[in-house]
Parts: sequence; structure tokens; C-alpha cells
Amino acid sequence: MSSHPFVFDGSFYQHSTPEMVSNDADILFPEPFSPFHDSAIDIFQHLSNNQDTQNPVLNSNSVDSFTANILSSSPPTHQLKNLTLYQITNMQPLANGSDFVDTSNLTNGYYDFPGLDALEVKTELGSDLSCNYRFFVPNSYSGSENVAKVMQRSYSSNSFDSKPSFVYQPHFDTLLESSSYENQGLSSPENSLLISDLRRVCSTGDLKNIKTAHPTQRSFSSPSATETSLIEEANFKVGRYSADERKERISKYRAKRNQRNFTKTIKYACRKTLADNRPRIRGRFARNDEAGEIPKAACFVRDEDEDELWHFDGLHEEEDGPFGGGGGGDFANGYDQTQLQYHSYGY
DNA sequence: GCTAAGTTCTGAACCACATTCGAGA
DNA sequence: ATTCTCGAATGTGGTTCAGAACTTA
Repeated sequence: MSSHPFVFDGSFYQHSTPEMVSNDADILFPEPFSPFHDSAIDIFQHLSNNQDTQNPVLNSNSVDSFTANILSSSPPTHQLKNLTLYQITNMQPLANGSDFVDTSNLTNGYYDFPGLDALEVKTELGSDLSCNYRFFVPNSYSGSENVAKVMQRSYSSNSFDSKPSFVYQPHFDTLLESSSYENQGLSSPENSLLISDLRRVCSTGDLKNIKTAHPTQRSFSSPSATETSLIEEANFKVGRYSADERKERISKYRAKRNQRNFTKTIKYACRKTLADNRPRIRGRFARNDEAGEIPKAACFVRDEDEDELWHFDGLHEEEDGPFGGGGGGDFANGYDQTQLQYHSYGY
């Protein structure tokens, strides 16, 4: 990881012109990384819209506002004065974000997340207004996965458990998973994607890898002497698209986004119920009678309640266990939680 | 730049059986 | 034309694994 400020994708993210709010997101998270790309646009747009507080993430009202904006496809009504995207390696207190952080995590006023780098998104809404977002990325992670592939994977397995642990801005975490978030119908798969994509970018260090999608352009690095001149020019040109071109691309992408279908269609709910309750051996459906005869040694790791696990008595009244699905719930209890979560995001 | 070895990731296959479908009586 | 019967086809989810894709030395 480099120190701030950095030049990314041929652009230096500082002192962007107002009309570059969503365009910056378009550049940072180009279309191949669609879900996060779009989320980034929404976030940036929120930042541009939210001028009623110094730090829109600070209070609960703005949380709702932020949430609403994340999900809103409406174009921004206000524009950012500046957008600054820092990449930093040393934790420093946010300039105006005392409420932004969980103070219990502060050490001498500094965040202390060993083994993590931070990516800070700073927005300046005016001469006196600004807010900061930070994403924490494992600095030990050296992988350089193909971003497009990562995104593709996210649809099939939605797994981020296999990656090194990470911490991203705590308030942001709370925000995304807050009750208000759920109350606004945000538990749908596509909205889960929004959360998981943010996480994934952090957990996999994909910001580093974004450069791979633009092999012909400049890489993610700290500014050299040559780049310094780029920095000076950054006020006037960001990325490869003009403002109109970016707007057009964003509009096109939004239209495409609205047509997405993230949900797996269950044609017959009764069959799903049956499948959920059907006994399995190594993931395969097992005969009802056969299941009860399986010796304990072959029943994965289960120290107790094996009889309950393998004696299938048809449909259960209580079908929704902690992991959903009656018999499946019992079955699931025998799994390592991480393994279970991996598959529970299957849609 | 090329190659081999290692790693990561994806998607198809597998399984049982209740339900659905459609042809024939 | 309507109803009934019965065999075939379908759909459902967790796990495994082959092979593709990618990374590293």
C-alpha cells in the first residue's frame, strides 16, 4: 500500500470538479464491477446530497438519509465541492469525526487495527463541511485477483468468509446492517450484494486490483515526480470519459441494473420445503429410512443429538430454525458456522 | 518470456421423492 | 365432454469434485 495521496487509473483524486461526483465513482468502479460500481455512485451521490450536517454519518437521522440515498437511483440534486480519496497506512483520527468512531476502539485518539491499511474517502461539501469514510484493508493480503472474476464469484457463492478478516469503518458497518436498513426492505439479495460487495472490496483488496481492468492506464501508486504534474492537471480531467459520456454510461448502467434479477425463482415452494427437510448424506439426498441407519462416524461432526438429526419424521412445524428450514436447521447445527454461512448466501 | 507447480474458483453432478403433468381408459 | 388412473417427468438444496483460471517461483 502506498501513502496518500495516490494516483489511480490515471487520475488523481483531489479537487475534483463538482460534476465529477458520480463520474468519479464510474471511474473508480467501472462497469465490469457493476454492483460495487453502482453502490459507489450512490454513496458518492449521497455525499453530494447530504449537506445538512458536517458528517452525515454521525447521527441516526443522517443514517436513514444515507440509507435512502444509497438505494435511490435519483440523480444528485447537489454537487460536491471536492472529492478526495486518500489511501493511508497510518491510522489518524478523523478530522471532524469524533462521533464517527467507536471511541472504545481508540487508542490515544488513534484507531489501532494491526495488520490493516485504510482507504479514506473524504468529501468536502463546502468550505466548512466535509466528511470521511474509511475502509480498512488487510495489508498482509498480497493477492491480486481478477476483479471481474471476484464479482462473478460473488453471485455464485457470495463468499467472503474465505478471505482474511478485515475491518472496515465501524459506523459504516452498523449503518449497512442497521435495523433501519432492514426496515426499508433492504434484506433483498441485491441489497445484500451491496453490503457484501463493499466488504469484498475491502476483504480482497480489490481496490488494488481495479487497475487490472485498465491495463493500459496508470496503476495504483503514490505520486512520483511525473505524477505530480498529473496531480496539478487532475482538476481538469479525470479518467477517460467526458462528463457527458460518463453520464450516459451511468444512465445505461442504471437501466441495466433495474433489470437485474438477483432472486432465484422457486417454482414450487412445497418442493423447496421438502428439499430443505430432506435428509442428506454428504449433500446428497438420502432415503428417509437410510438416513436413520447412518452410523455416527459417517455423520460429519456432531457430538450430540445425532438421533434427532437423522430421524426424519416428515415436515416439521417449526421450519425456521436459526438458519432456516426445520430439518435443515437441525442438520445445519452440526456444521461449522463459517461453512454454513458460505452456503447460506447461495442466491 | 516461458514453464511447471501450486492455489483459487466455478459450475455441473449427484442424490430421494413429493408433486406435477399428460396420455389413455 | 368429463372424470379418473397411472407412469413419467420435474424440481428442490448441500456437498463434492473435475477442470478452468489464475498466481507464483
